[in-house]
Parts: sequence; C-alpha cells; structure tokens
Amino acid sequence: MSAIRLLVLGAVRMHGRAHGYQVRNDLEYWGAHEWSNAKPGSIYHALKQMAKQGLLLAHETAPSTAGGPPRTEYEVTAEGLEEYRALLRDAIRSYDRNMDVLSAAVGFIVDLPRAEAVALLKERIEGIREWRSAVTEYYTPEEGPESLGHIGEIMNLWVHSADSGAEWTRGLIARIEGGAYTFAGEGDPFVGVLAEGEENPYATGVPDPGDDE
Amino acid sequence: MSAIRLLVLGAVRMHGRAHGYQVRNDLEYWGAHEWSNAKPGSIYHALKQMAKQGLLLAHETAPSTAGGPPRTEYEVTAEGLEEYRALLRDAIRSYDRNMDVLSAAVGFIVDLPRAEAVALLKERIEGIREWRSAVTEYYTPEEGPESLGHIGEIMNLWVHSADSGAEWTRGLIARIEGGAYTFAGEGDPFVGVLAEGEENPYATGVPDPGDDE
DNA sequence: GTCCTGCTAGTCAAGTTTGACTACAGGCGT
DNA sequence: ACGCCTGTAGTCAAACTTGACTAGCAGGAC
Repeated sequence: MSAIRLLVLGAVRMHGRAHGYQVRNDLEYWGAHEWSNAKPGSIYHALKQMAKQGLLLAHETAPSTAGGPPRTEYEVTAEGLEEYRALLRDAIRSYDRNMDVLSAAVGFIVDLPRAEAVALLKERIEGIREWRSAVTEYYTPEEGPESLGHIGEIMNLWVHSADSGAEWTRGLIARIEGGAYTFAGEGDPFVGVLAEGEENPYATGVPDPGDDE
Repeated sequence: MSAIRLLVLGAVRMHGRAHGYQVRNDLEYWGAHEWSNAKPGSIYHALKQMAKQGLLLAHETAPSTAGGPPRTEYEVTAEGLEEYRALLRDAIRSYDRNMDVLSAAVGFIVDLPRAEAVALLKERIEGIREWRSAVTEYYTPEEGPESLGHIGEIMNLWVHSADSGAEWTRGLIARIEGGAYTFAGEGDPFVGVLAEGEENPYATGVPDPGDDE
C-alpha cells in the first residue's frame, strides 16, 4: 500500500474542507513529494477515487477566487475518518520495509491517544522481531551461511535495517512514554497545514538528495 | 523505479534463454515475491514491454514440453545487456530508501568487476552523507528542533536509517576489499537459477513476515 | 473410463502512478 | 494594445501493478 491515501485523508481532515490544490500544497509543505509518490496526478486520482468510494464527499463549488479552472472541494465522511484511522494504525503497526508510509503515519501519530500509539509501536517491534527471526532461519541452510556466497549479504542488509528500525521504534516509544508531544485529548492539537493564502516557508530549499528513485 | 526490470533482465541473462514461467520460478526461488513487486502479471508485463523496446528478443516457440499453453522464450539483446548494467549500477549507487531495488542489485553485484563494485558502493555512501546533511539542515529551523514538535521524529527516522544504511554499506565494502566472493573475471561465476526441471528447495517455508504492505 | 487435483503457462480487467500537458487570470513591461 | 510570464487548478494518455482468472495436460483415485 502506498502512502498517498493516508496523506490525502490526513490533509483534507486537517482543513475540514479542502480542494485538490490545497492538498497538493500541504504535501509540498510537508516535503512529501520528496519521500512519497505525491505527484499531482496521484493526488487528484486519490481524491476522485475516495470520493467514489464514499470516503470523501465532493462539493462542486464556484470557480476559483484567483484564476484557474473551477475547483472541487472535499470533506472527509464518517467512513473516511474510519479509513483514515485504520490506515494510520496499520502504518504504525506493520513493518513493511518502505519508509514513506511510516513517515506519513508518524506525522499523524498525535491523532491517536497516547496509550494507543505506544501499543501500536510495540506491535511494530514485535513484527520486526518476527521478520528478523524468519529471515535468519530461512537463510541459514544446513551447509552454513558460506554456501550462500554473496547472497548472504542480502540477508545481512535486511537484518541490519530491521535492527535499526527496532532501535528507532524503541527510542520513539521511550520519548512518548516520557510525556513528549501532545496527543489526542491532551489539549490544542498540532496544526500542520497552510491556511488559505498562507505561503509555504519551505517552498524552496527542499532537501533533494541524490534522488533518482 | 521498481526492481522488476532488473530482476527479470538478470534472470533471463543467467539462463541465456528463458520463458516467463522460468523467470517466475527463479524469482520465487530468490524469494523475490516476498520483498519486491514480482507478481506474475508484473513479470509477464515486463517481458513484453522490454521485448517491445528491444531489450529482449522474443522467440515464439513450440508448445510447452509439459502441458499448458505455448510459451515464448526470451533472450537479452545487446541493448538489454547495457540496460541491465545501467540499472545495476544505478541501484547500487543511489540511495532511494527502498530496499527492494538494492536487494536485487546485491544479488547481481558479482556481475561487475570487484573494483567497480567498490567504487559504486562508495558513491552510495557519499549519496547517503549528502541526503543526511540535507535533512538535518532542512529540519533545523532557527527556532530550534523543538518548534517542529513530533514532526522532528520523521527527521529522526530518516537520519537513523541513513546511518544504518551507511554502516551496512561500509561493512560490505570492507568484505569485498578483503577478497570475499567471486566477481566478474575472477573464475567460475555464481549460478543462482534453477535448471530446467530442477525443483525449488525453498518452495515452502518462505519467511512471510507480518507482511501487509 | 472418468473425475479430481495439481502443475504448467499465461491473460485480463481494474486500479494506480507518472510526467507532460491545458486553460484561465492578473500583472508587468514596452 | 500586445505579448509574456507567473501562479492557480486540474486533465490526460501511457505505463505499471495487482489479483483473479483461463486452459491444457498428467497422474492417481475410484
């Protein structure tokens, strides 16, 4: 599963009501075009598809206030909210070796109650542990690891990143349990979207690594 | 870019001439259906597409020797070989936060000369270093990291996995420079495909982590 | 004999992703 | 008055991915 639905649902939900271009700007503000498949086409497609599935409610509104074609505004429905929470929980809980979904989920993690966030992260660690032991067992045939030649390096890579992922997760759990950040029901929520007309302070100077994925 | 083309080209090349089902079996033998998008549909699509682009040469051959529909055999063309090497080099060189492409590339790394493999891995480390510093600069605004709230955890995740990736890469470089494995031009190449009729010893018991990507 | 299961080999429709493209409004220079 | 550039908002075809489906043959069960 890609991160696009989670990102789009999260963005629309933060606004209450948003059109595609607004979502697109939020994702750029979050730098999501750098670390996920958040291209214009994908965003508009996700909006339409989720509207068709009843996760979003589409309002065909007046032509834009500032030039350009007429725009459609979207709102998250009750099912959409459930889907959002389901995607969020799954993204935190499951170890799938792709960082984009997890990155998105961390951005929204404070939408969950603190205790649940911790519980999901612990499930994640358990999943990593299982994956790790499956890999080490699978790739240790009777003849010993040498029989695999350089192929053993693949296993080594996986084990290495599983361990690193577990370590990061444990650190996050510790900080959350230590009282860091403001979770659902604990006061003013963190606001991470651009208001109508506000400009993106990070519009230029985005990281852009030796990126060519 | 997904890993499918690299995997398919690599598999066909190892056989010299292979039909889709053979490629499919190799990828299963390698466990690729677990860690990449190597589903039947994708494999056959990649074969057809690359044949259309001249990277593979298709031979419409006689009906199969063991039941089933007639099959098409493929061979890697000269352009295909160049594309294979280009994909392989790119996959090793560039840090794109997706493990599937790198895993595939490590499986084929011994197709390159030892010195080139090391050089590419060093480029990879440099890429990671650049990405890491871009992230730490971008996400350290004047007001200090606290101003980001929980969003700083995303940066933390990226830095963590960049560091882990660099460490793994350094380890691999050290082993290769220490004389491990057999690279191009150094003797009998490693053979990692199933011969016609050979059965897959790993057919069952594949890892299958808490997988739901 | 014929039914059933499993293996071989691949197709297909539906959904998703990509990157390039369109179209409109306002402002700016000349 | 005219073209030109920027910003707004979104469309589109082509490629790719997914998961379910088809169809032929072999071998054993009954």
